[in-house]
Amino acid sequence: MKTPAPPFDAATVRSALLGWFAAQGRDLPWRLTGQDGRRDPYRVWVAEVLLQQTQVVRGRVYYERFLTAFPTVQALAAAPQEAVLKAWEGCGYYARARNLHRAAGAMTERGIPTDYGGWLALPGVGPYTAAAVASLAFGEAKAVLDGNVRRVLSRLYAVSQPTDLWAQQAADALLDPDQPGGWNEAVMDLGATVCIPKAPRCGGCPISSHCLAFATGEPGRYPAPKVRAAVKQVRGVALLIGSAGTPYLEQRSGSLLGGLWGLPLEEWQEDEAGQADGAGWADEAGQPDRAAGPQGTGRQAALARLQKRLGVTGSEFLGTVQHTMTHRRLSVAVYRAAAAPALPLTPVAERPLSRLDHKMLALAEADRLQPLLLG
DNA sequence: AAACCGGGGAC
DNA sequence: GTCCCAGGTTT
Repeated sequence: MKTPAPPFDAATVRSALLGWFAAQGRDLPWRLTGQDGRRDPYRVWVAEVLLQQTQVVRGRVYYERFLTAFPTVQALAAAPQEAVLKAWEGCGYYARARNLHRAAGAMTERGIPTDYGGWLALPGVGPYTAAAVASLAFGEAKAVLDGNVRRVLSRLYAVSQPTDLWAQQAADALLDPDQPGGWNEAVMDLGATVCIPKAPRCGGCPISSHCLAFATGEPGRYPAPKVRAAVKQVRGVALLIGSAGTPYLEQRSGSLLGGLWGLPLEEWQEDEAGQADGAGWADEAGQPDRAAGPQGTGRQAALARLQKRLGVTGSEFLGTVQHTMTHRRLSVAVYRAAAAPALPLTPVAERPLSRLDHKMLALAEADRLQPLLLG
């Protein structure tokens, strides 16, 4: 899949796309330039990390929130990680926030990098983000390769399954070295608003006359869809102790929602049902079995593990929460237990929580309000 | 190279 | 339901 000789004149394509961008480009908050005509690298960096796998329309709200909380790299570095995660709450891929915080610490010690290689060395900064900051804030001639650019190039050259190497070489070859920042933004804007994944709007495309996929008559067939891993079904039990506004919370660790807080949660497997040898089951004798059968017993076992770990007894079933996280589908049964003196209760507003935990708390809130609604 | 990591928009 | 999003890190 060698990059074919361009079926077009690069200068003509650049001129057409940059002209379109000047007239039709999006007006976005992170494109604001200072009085010197330059952009604040910190603000560019935050925006680029925020927009990793996050659509622009959604990113705007988080951008304002995050910049208000941490206007400078010094402010970000000085904050506790928990405050950074709180500002990121709900945005997903929380390693991004943890890496932003770590990188800010490195920058206050060693200074802000001024070139591609320096940025690439920071945690959470890969080839895309390093190229974006280098070109947009420092004018370095580095071509970005994101989902938009990949799709535009796939169509422009009619390459159905572009590899990373091919796409990067094609992007490098097309980059306008005289205005790399503007060129990078122009290609991404085209991909986001015209050269969109399904039903591309070729009628409004400034370079369709140069596009090999357009010439085939079926540009929407490029690029071929990615093969994705199967979604895993995960089942769990969670316990609400205290109130929905001030529950007992635990801090999660590991790669999944690491650093965030949430209700105590215990997973259970489909195949553990009915195979227990009796250990830990004694407490279950008096429990009403709301979900009879193999699944019910697995769930009850997980609930018993939770109760034992936290030293609470008795529980009331509140309901089940469904939550999808791209690669897995969670189904969590939520129970309420009486407060135990040894367990500290924390206002939800003081901790970063995932959407999953907010859903579980909303369940408890609805349960509390139900008598009022019925009355 | 493939899996993993959130959450939501558009269809 | 599907696919994808201004990707990066880990295995």
